[in-house]
Amino acid sequence: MTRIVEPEAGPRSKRAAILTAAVDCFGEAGYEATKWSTVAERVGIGQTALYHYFESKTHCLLTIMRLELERSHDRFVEATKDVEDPVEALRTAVRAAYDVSPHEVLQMRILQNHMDLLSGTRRSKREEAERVAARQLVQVVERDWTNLLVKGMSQGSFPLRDAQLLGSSVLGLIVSVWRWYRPSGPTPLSEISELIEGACVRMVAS
Amino acid sequence: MTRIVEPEAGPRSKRAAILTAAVDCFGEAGYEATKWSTVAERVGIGQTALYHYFESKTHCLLTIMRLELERSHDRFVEATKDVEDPVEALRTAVRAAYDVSPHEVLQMRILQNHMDLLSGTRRSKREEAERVAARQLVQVVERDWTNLLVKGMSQGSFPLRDAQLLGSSVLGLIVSVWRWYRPSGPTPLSEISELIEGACVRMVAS
DNA sequence: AACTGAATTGAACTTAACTCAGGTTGATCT
DNA sequence: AGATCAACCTGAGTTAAGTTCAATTCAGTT
Repeated sequence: MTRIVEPEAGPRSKRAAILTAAVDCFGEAGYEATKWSTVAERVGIGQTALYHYFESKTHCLLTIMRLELERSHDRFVEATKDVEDPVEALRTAVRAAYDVSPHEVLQMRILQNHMDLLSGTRRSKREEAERVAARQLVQVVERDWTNLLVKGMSQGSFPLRDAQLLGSSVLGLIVSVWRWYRPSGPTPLSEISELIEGACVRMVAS
Repeated sequence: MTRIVEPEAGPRSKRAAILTAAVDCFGEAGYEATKWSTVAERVGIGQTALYHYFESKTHCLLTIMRLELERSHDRFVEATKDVEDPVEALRTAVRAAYDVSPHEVLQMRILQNHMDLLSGTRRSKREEAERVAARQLVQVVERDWTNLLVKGMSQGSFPLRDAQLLGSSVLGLIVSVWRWYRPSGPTPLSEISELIEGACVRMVAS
């Protein structure tokens, strides 16, 4: 469990700007469809300057994914920390999952579209470090949801079922939205949130 | 709605062999991680021979995705065609979705991992044709599930809800499995199938 | 045997990610 | 203020993988 230390930002570091630009590009055009040099342009630097901050295009992608996973986990913990009733906790967690900015929507999309990157090991050190960290965070987030279910089951609020499998399924249901949802689309996120919230409760509690 | 005509197989065509090899490679190592030339090797031809059958690596990928979508649709129709009761139809459809061979598991994985390809338009003719066909098939499959829900709702078997959104969600739940499921893993597909079947019924019918 | 179109190939081309050796900037210290 | 040094940046060149192309082989047909 080696933690990744965020490189402390020198005063003229463009790391944050690169991440922001990359999220916009990768999220809208897709990772493969966007040229690494385009990200550089958007930030206002030469393409080779990118390598001062990231070892590779993939390293940047993995970093975005890890950051998004950290965010998801933190948000889950923050939202559910003092909700006692399991059903309410579940509802709160679902609502929190959809309480996101447009930029975060892009990050979720990127994360979902490239989960498969977390399977195979990477060649370079820093890439592999990010990959492993992200992989672990996936498990952490899965455990967040599974624990919620376990608690509810042991309290008798939820019928007893395979909490592991059901947890993954609930999570899968929730994040599946990010594959098709577009802020510009016909369905507002609030409506989606409500429907999924109900669906999750029925899935788990009835 | 231009249908794609499957190129009729000349007696010594290697198209099928290429598709099989590509599914194995893309499914196990990942699309980007596998070199196009590796597929050629596995089939036993030079890399340039691939271009006699597919315009590009992406064209091959899109073809795999379209074929898998056609299969999913056909299987859904076949499985549910003479099941009257909506709840039974739903159960049957879910079971059919998980009644797949290991090779089909790979195809589903590939499909799910590259859905984002279907968003942006492609440069070349044949690629774009496959993309549009696949895109349409996604909608067809979504309609399959949505129609099932609509029927159940109008018959009073399911409570009235946004069938469109609920249909996408059910489908999203079902296919989310292919992102993590491995035949070699600890959980047998039968167990997954049963849990998801129950979850879908509760989601929709209660 | 000549013909035809499908199937195949080696060599060359293209593109985008990446490397490298060196140059610039600006925060900090004396 | 001037020196220093690490952070930051760049242009030129390399590499790897996908792709193109002109030429060739092969199998079946007339």
